[in-house]
Parts: sequence; structure tokens; C-alpha cells
Amino acid sequence: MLDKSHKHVTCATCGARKNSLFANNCENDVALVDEQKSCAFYKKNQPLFIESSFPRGVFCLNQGKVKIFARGDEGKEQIIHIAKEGEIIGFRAMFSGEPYKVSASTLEECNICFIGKEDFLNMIETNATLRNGIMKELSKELGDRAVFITNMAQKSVRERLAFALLILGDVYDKEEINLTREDLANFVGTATETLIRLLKDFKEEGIIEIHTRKLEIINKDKLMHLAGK
Amino acid sequence: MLDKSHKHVTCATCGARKNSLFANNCENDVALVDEQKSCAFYKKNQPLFIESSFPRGVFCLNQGKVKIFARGDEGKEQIIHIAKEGEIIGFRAMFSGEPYKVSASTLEECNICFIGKEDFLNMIETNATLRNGIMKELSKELGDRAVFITNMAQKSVRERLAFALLILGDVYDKEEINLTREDLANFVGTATETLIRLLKDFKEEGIIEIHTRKLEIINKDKLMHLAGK
DNA sequence: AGTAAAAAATGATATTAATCAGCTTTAAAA
DNA sequence: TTTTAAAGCTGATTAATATCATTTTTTACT
Repeated sequence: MLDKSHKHVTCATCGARKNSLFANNCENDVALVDEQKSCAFYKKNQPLFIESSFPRGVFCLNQGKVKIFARGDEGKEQIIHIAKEGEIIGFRAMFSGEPYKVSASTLEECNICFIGKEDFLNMIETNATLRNGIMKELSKELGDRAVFITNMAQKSVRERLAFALLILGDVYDKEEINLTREDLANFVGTATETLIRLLKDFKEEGIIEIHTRKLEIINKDKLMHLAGK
Repeated sequence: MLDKSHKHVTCATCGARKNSLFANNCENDVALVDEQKSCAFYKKNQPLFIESSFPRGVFCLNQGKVKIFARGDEGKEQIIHIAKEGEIIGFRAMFSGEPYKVSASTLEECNICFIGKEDFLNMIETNATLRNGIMKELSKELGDRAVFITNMAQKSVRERLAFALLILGDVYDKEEINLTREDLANFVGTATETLIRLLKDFKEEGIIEIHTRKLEIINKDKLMHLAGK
């Protein structure tokens, strides 16, 4: 259970920071930003920002998981990414000059800090290490999305589910994967019913175990083989 | 018909540059790079670089069209983007530290200049205007790809074709869209046969005209409506 | 111009996955 | 702890699109 108070998470001692873009060469910057930033506890299913609104800053995920998703024409969510502890969320829109093209919402209880646009851009402008890290991250994600698009276009739902479970296995690390069937379907890009049937297949094939809503990967090799990697 | 010699295209007088990321505040940089860079004429269907190789620099498209694509497990191409005059190609991989995740190949005769990695990264490091332009571009593309993924997951082939034709209408501007059916299918993410049938439908509905292989958009409004925008 | 190869087109069929409707279990709230 | 709502599950049916086989047209080459 998380600490539900709004008390400040100090960057200097933040455990998530060592896995973040602020890990190296940012001590001075985070010390400065530490007083400006705000920290908050988020309940499950609370929005951080929504598509087509304008960004005011970036979010640092200290604890919990956050889904990043776009909505199709009929309002159906397509989950693009699931962010975990240490990730900085929403920095893309800092540079594009456009409104958000995606929305972000908590998947569980989270602790999240917020850094204002001015402060963030200032850091980017003056700290080359941080900036290069950000550029590297933007570039990596761009590459990942080329793969994502290709998978969507060419793989079957079964293959995409295998791929998705592998990604989620990393995101949830030692924990069990904990998403609603609908969210998982919206990540894979399929109907909820289809997803449920495939999960059952995977279970019967000894690939996963289903603990009510939580999923445990039993046979990662088989999953990799299925995903075509 | 293009000039087929390998003669140098001088940045200072390059017509494509004014529509490029090198348009503003780059006179000094391009003057320096002008002597280092190499320029070449490319025939149709020649590769610039291929997936999983390591980048040595970036390509400036002076004239012609270039497809950027990934290959699925069965080798089928998924076209991610079609670049036109003025675009800088392959800069993502300059920053990611990874090999290329996509391939690039000419769709027609092209004039293309090549700037080495060192020179390019130097410019980025020292020219904030250029750097911000690059970051903006990376960010914009990242947003576009979120939309692309969502379209792939949620739209029908018919809707995606409409969407694709709108994009291609911009890319080819006043010219007619000039792609093989297979390339178009690989952009839309469908089978060539399905694409051909849909093109026929669009033609019968008065949305496009088919001049053998070239396509002309007749009713852009209808296309926008179909694409769900 | 004539020929070969590539691209485009068409028809028939198979397959995947979506949709719809109903039912059960789990979680949340009164 | 009972009630209600949400999430999960199942079966039947339909629809969209891929696949396969073949023919026609266009383009490139000698």
C-alpha cells in the first residue's frame, strides 16, 4: 500500500530516479527543480492528461503503472505504452508544439511528481547529458513504434498477444501482470472476447497461469517463439 | 528527368533546403558541411540503408521520393513513411545508439546528399535552432505513429486506404500518386488483391481516377469523411 | 517491334476475428 | 452481509479480409 499523503518526494533520495533519464549528471538540476515541483498521490484510473489538451509540464512516475493511449473514432482506447516506475511521461508534447496526441491514466495507485514546462525545458537547454538522454529516448520509441505498426499490420492476434505478454512481463517485472481484460485487449488491438478466448488457449497450452485477473508467464520461451522473435 | 551526373548540389543554392530542417539559422553549418558531404544520383528502387545495419550518417533528399519501411517476420514490407524532397532521412538512428529499425529505398529517380555522422552530430551539438527542429520533428513523428498504430488496430482496410490516400495526396502534392499496388498495399497494411478491389470501388464511387498505375484524387472531402476525420 | 517479365486484375474459397446475446463470477458499495 | 454493478466468460453467427489460382495488361528489354 502506498503512502497516500501528498508529502513531497525529494529527488535527491528518490528510488525511482536511478532508473530514469534524470539518473546521470542531474543532481544540480533536480535539486533546483525539487522546490518547484509538485507531488501527488493518484488513485486507480485517474487521468494525468488527455488527448488534444495542451501540455503544461511533464510527469515523473515515482510509483505505480500508467497507461498511455489514443482513442479511435468510436472512442475505443488503443494502448500505446505502459509506463512504470522511473519513467518521465508526456515529454514528447513539450517539443512538438502540438497538443497531446495521447492520453495518460493510472492503472493502479501511483505517486507522481509534476515538473512545469519552463523548468523542464530549462534543464533540457542547459544540461547536455539530460538532453541527449531525452533524444535517445525519443529515437528509441520511434523505432519501437515502427515495429509496433508492423506487428499490427502483419501478425495475427495470437502472435500479437504473445508479443504483448512479453512486453508486459518486463513492465511488471517480478509482479504478476495486472490489467483488466479490456485494457489488455486494447493493448493487443483486438476485441475483449477474442482476447479472453486466447488467454484460455495459452493457459491450456501451459504458457501462462491465470489467477483471476492477474496473469503469470510460465513459459517465456514458448511465448517468444509464438511472437516470432 | 533528373540530372544523372554525380555533380555536387551546393547547400547554399539547394531548392529543397528551404523546406527542410536546415532552412533556418544553418547557413554557416551547411557551408562547412558542403565540402564534406557527398551527393549522388539514385536510380529507382535503390536502397539507402537497411534494417539492422549501423548508421554512418544522414541522407538529405534533394529530389525524388523514398520509402521507409520495416520487414515483418515473413519478409513482407510495412511502409511506415514516404519521404519527399527536403526531408532528412535516417537521423533517428543517429541518436538511439541502435542499428536501423527500418530500411529506406528510392521509389523513383532521386538526388540525395549524405552527411557523415560526425559532421551531423557536431551541427546538432552546436546549433540550438537546428537541434530544436530535430527534437520537434522526432516528437511530431512519435505522435503521428500513435495515430498510425490506432488506425491499424481499429479502422477497416477501406478506412485506412482513405487515410493513406490523403497522406499520399500531400506527399505527391500536385503530381499524381505513383506507387505500385504492392507498395500501396504495404503502406495501408493489407493484401495487394484487397487493395486493388478497394481502389476499383473508390474509382466507381468517383473518389479517385486511375491512370494505369498513377492515382488522382478527385473527391478529397469524401476521402476525409471515409477516413473518419 | 517483339518477347519476356513484372504488375495488375478477377474469381472462388477459406479463415480469422468481430459482433451479438446471454450467463457467471468477482468486486464494490450500501 | 446483501445487493448491485462491473468484469469475465461462453456460444452462435456474421462479416471482413487473406489466400490461392488464373488471366490480362503493362512495362522493360533485346
